[in-house]
Amino acid sequence: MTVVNDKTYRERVYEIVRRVPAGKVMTYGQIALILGEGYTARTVGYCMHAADEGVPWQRVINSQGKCSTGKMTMPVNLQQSILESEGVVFSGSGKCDLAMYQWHPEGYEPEPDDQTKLFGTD
DNA sequence: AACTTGACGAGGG
DNA sequence: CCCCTCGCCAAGT
Repeated sequence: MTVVNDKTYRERVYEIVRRVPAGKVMTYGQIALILGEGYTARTVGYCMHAADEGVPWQRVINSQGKCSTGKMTMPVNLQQSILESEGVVFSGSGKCDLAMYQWHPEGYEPEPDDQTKLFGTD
């Protein structure tokens, strides 16, 4: 099964991230599972650090419900601040309740049999 | 072409 | 809760 990639590896990640509404978040691993094949949480994170404008990178956090941007290009507290301004509430240890804020995109399922069912034919 | 570097995640201590 | 180890895979050197 050969999947023809019009978009780059990274853009597939961005397509999903762009759909995350304000006040909601997704995790790196969640996105990796959705894309399946060749994608891991690690590579999703790698794609995010180079996200273009228009990609709400701040809405992607780790599976513990915390921001992981520290020491790279963006301070953790800044990412958290942005999310808080979007309505996400963090507890004292900088953690948010994923059960409450994690967004589950509709139409996307882990390892789909037929990729044409994802968004219909674009 | 080989080696290193991560915005990760699960598991164990 | 904090720390470490290992597996994962694209990108940059």
